[in-house]
Amino acid sequence: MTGDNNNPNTERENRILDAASSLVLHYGYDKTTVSDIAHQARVSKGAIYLHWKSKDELFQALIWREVWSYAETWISQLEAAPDGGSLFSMYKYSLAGLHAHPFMRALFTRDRRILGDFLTRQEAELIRQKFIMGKDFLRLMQQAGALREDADPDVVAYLMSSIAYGLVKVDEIVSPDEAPDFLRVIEETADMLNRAYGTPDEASQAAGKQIIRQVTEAAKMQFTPSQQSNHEQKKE
Amino acid sequence: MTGDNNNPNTERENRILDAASSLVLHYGYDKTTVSDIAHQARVSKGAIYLHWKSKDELFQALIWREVWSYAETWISQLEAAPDGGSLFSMYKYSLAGLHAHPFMRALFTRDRRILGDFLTRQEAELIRQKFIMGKDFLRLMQQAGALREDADPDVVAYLMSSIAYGLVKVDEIVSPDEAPDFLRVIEETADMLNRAYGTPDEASQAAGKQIIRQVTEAAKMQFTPSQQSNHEQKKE
DNA sequence: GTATGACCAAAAATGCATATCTGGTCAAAT
DNA sequence: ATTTGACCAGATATGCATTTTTGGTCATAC
Repeated sequence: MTGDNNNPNTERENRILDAASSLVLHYGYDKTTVSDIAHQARVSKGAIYLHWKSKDELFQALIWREVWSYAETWISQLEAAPDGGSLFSMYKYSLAGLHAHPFMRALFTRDRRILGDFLTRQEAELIRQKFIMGKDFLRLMQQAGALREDADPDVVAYLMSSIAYGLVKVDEIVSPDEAPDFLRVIEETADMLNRAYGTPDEASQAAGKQIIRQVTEAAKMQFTPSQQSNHEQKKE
Repeated sequence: MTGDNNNPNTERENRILDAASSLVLHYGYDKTTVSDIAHQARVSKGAIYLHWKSKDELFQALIWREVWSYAETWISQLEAAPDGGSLFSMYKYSLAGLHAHPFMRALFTRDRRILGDFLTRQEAELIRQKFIMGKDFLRLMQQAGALREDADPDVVAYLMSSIAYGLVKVDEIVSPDEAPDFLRVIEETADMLNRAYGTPDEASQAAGKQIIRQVTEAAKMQFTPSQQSNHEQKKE
């Protein structure tokens, strides 16, 4: 989880981010002070400002780290899974990953209790982008033959965004002993989507995997560490 | 909308509820004062307390009225529609109705801006109940042969709750020019669910309509006007 | 070259006295 | 028998002075 290929942070940075993560998940962004983080990470407050310009940028860095750790689990699960190339296994594993990743979950559902003020700034942007990416993704998938030809990619993308959002949210509302097992529901949902919109043949499976890798690479380009805020470029 | 069969309110009560409805939708429960309502309904404040014990009970009555008006449109649409007995047309028309009914929408999505403090009291109860009702309903449907035998009614109910919730919520987040037409998505969703879980034959269509009527009657029994808060029983 | 924590200004929380608002009542008017 | 609106107590909002907290800095120590 820490020290993956795509984690550009030093060990100490990661310790600080670990502290920030656990505190923010517990107390929320607003109630988590920089001193708290420093204390829990066993560094001085000054040290934190050696790594990031502000609390905001520290949090930004935390978000990227978590997103990456989440994305990497997702990709590696897809690569390993027998149905990894089918259109909606992508969906299945991303949701299953969300289920096990409290921080991503808070991001995904725009949990105000955790993201606090920070949210109001980025607000709907996260979901919006996710939806837009979903549309592009599904269009690619359709070109590659992994999405049924008669399906409207925009509608399917919208539907997928909604289902994912709804599943996570409703799971928070309905008590566990009333609701069926969440992972089973996800599995069932992915199956259903696959039957409705997927193309089952070998070729599309391969095409699917191809696209997923492609999209991941593109995303990596877009969010290189330069976007991250190690304001002192470490080695000048 | 006012004066339906199942609306047990007098004309003046309805005028007051109309006022309350429009004010609450605009300013939210907390910021809507009883005096405001009285003024807009062209009655005195005292008159309002002739009909309901408290602001809370007035609002409770409003909720029931709106729920009924919504439910009645829903039922009548189902009765009229050619696919009215198919399992997921029920879903389609309920969501389409939601789309056109701001108050129900606020209830359904537990919109804090509108429901204010009132929400914290009933909180998750609304969604929970809806989910439980959904489970029972789908079990009945399955017994009657209108839900595919190999489907797990609990999972399907959960899925439907989630999709409905997600669709409405995500529609609020994604800008209209990016999102596909909402009603088209609903139509598509209902179709998909129908293909995945429905039974297409004539007999199940009839059974479906039968069940829907049955459930509606049961619900009417459960929420008779006595539950409503005309605290002075009008005629003793 | 690194790391620290006392220090600072700005912001947020607290306490409190005063003013306003609001749900609910009831004597009086119709 | 109805309906009203002035009236009330409790809740909420406002203004303001004081205290505490917090993000961020930097002279000093290692």
